[in-house]
Amino acid sequence: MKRIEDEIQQQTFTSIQQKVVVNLIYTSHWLENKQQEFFKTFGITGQQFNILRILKGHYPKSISGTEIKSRMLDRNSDVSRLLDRLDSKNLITKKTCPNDKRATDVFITEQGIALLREIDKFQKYDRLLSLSAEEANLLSDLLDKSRAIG
Amino acid sequence: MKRIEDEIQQQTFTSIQQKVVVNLIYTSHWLENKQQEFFKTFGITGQQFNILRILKGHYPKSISGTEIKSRMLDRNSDVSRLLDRLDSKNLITKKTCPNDKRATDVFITEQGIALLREIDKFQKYDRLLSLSAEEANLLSDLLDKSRAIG
DNA sequence: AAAAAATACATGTTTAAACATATATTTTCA
DNA sequence: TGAAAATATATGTTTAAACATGTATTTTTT
Repeated sequence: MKRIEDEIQQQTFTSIQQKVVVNLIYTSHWLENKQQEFFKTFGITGQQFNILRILKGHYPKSISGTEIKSRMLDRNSDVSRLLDRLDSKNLITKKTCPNDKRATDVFITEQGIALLREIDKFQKYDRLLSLSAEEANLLSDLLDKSRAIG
Repeated sequence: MKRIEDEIQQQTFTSIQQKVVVNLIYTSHWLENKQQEFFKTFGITGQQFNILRILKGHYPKSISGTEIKSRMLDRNSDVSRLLDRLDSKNLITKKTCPNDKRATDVFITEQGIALLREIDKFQKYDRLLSLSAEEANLLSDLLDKSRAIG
């Protein structure tokens, strides 16, 4: 196991809290790079997968752009243009919401569902991080706690 | 405290391991957005700060671009052009390494050191995450463990 | 020593993120 | 009701990340 000190070749930190900030960002990038590499073989990006996953959770019903944004892992996402890219790949469809003409109803297509199914066959979220169920639970709790207040 | 299920409005996951992947990426983006907002008031980005921090650790000695890259939190960084941007802000200087003319010796300037000192005055890494020292240690250990194998 | 391989970095191009602003529609409220 | 505010999304522009390729130099190999 390679500790963060060795990964970035920095042996001291001004505080353990600083160290954990660095470690959290480093580990997330490491994880996202692994994911990105995987998704690339399916012609999509991590952000695009994120949206498809959200849409699948509502399938076959639609969901608006704003609702998608509020569920994204990165809240700064440019949802409009991400949806355009998914649309041009025929993985989603959009239509103006009849009840509120400002809003857009977004649906995942059969093709989108099929892609997710294909991805699920290969993706093993269970093996992306080398943690037991207990450790994963503990880590998730600590992450929740990290965001409290601030 | 808002748990990840509520943050992204998804109540179930296919496994605790999937949940922790989502939580890790979400929390890191949340943290990076907070950092970015802070650094913006000093006219630099998080990546640029990362490089300055690395250079400060070697001050007043130089370090090569390759060495910087190997210490970055995001290994995919475009170090060449990040250094260009820091150079144009006079926060670093570069010169060709005399022993190896392919390489570049990169130094942080007095101005760069001054900026870091200014940032340190305001930055409270200790308060970015709401964790005790014990919890921070535990979290850091779990993150190290998460990356094992790979 | 010369050719091949590796290394360090720069640069061109495509794609996406970041930020601000615009437009259309709906809601609020004076 | 009608003006002001809020909402949902689209779009223009700047900046940075992603990916591939190029160039000079050094190291390795034969």
